[in-house]
Amino acid sequence: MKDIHSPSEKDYIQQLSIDCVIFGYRDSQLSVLVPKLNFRGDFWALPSGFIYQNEGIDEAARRILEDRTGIKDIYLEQFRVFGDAPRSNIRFLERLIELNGDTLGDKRFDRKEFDWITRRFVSIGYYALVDLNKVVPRKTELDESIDWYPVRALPPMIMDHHDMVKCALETLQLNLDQKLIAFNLLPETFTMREVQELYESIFNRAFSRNNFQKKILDLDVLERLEKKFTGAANKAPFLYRFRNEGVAG
Amino acid sequence: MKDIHSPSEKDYIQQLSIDCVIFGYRDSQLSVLVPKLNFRGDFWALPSGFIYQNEGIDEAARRILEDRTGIKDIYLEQFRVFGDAPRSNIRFLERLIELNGDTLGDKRFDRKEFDWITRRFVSIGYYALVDLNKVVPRKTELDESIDWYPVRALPPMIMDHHDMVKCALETLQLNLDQKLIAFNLLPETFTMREVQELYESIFNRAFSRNNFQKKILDLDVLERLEKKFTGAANKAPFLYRFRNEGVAG
DNA sequence: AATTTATTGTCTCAAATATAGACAATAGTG
DNA sequence: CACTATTGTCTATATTTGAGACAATAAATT
Repeated sequence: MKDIHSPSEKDYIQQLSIDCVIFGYRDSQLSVLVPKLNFRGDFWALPSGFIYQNEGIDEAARRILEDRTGIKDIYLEQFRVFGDAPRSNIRFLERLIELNGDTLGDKRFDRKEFDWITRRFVSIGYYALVDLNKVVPRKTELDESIDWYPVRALPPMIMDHHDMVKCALETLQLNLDQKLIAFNLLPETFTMREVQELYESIFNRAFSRNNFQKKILDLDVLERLEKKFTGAANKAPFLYRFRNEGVAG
Repeated sequence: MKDIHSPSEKDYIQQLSIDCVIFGYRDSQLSVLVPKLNFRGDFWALPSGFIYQNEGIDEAARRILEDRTGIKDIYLEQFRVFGDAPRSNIRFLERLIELNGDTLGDKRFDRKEFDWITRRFVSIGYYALVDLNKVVPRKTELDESIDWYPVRALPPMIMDHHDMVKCALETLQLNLDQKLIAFNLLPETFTMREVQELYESIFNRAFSRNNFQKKILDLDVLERLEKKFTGAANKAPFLYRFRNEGVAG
């Protein structure tokens, strides 16, 4: 296994990176997974990394996500390339050096890595949507912490990472109906209300209950199971499950 | 100006390229612009090139297209990144060397450039749709010829360039309504029938005349002008023009 | 000048879809 | 056993979509 903290320039494709926008869902709330970098000063940045020479970009995106967050076996998809000319880390790095200049000699962030990072980068954006309950992000040495932030209350992030989240969210909204199954974010069985709350948090607006149910059932991907008795003083809702046919990867 | 034929490794971003799928339209026929490489043997490849260090990727795509074809001032858009691991030029190059080994010492394609090209590449796909009448592709030294091929009768192309065209066409179909104005492919003024024939060639199917007109007019981007007297023995159709408001780049 | 021909602009009508309101069904509660 | 909160579904109405019909008309033909 390679050590992600001291990348050899030979092993990675130069000046090309991958950034991941991981949407997490729980309790009708849509969040984004954002690590805080392990330096003095407040620096947040999307989970990102580089591509090995013998590795496909989709493959790289999956590995990077697992390396940086411990999340694996989820459906990731590219949504856009970010490659404007002034897109480099320089301003961000200047401030980082200003605040951390005295400790930058150590193995974790030596001069060589500086050359690597200060160069101009083109980045491929990948996004995913996961069940926040099922996923426990694991922080790495690179990060001070890693947390879920509500999508409409993100911390300040470096470079164009805010634009990336915005762009990823638009793509998510556009493709949600088709991707509903692919993203394994709902529990094994769930109620229609849970699906609706998921949609409402992603679109940030209300849907009418009766028509929403019809629309989702018309997608023809759900299977109705027995009822769910919650103990609440009302009619028990049906449970549903994704019909598993032709969902091969 | 840089000489595109002898790229310095310092000037370009390494292992990252741009491929352009240029759709051309004329006489109800959708074509793709494909250069034939200037070597013995039949090698076709989409117009492609590399990204300068101080250049945004959209900017690079426009420059590459102009360098390779002479086409400029058109609306280009990225549609996907192609970056599978086995995506290199090696097999293609082996055959090229086999057929051209004796002439490969010249300035146009020396050993240094070989190193450049045999490496593994990630490529950003850009696409555009242009009026084939308004655009005169100009071939460069790199190419034996450059021609328009009907989209459903393309020459054999290297690597995954066929997949690229397929993917670009799907993106084009998905976004045509929104992009109708952006692509400046119709003449200054045009009839509804011309718009319909354009759509039919892109979707490869017929649309019903009455409803097509309604749909297009409902897009609310056209302005009706005077009639067009063609000399044909029938009712003269109206001419239309794109309303120019808020089409700023 | 009247007739014919090919094509266009628009109308209508039906089918499909979307949107909103209404209401009975029911799992618990007091 | 009424009461409450929520669910499943039905119906009625609007909106969009799809297909046919037909009058309007520019030129060619009689």
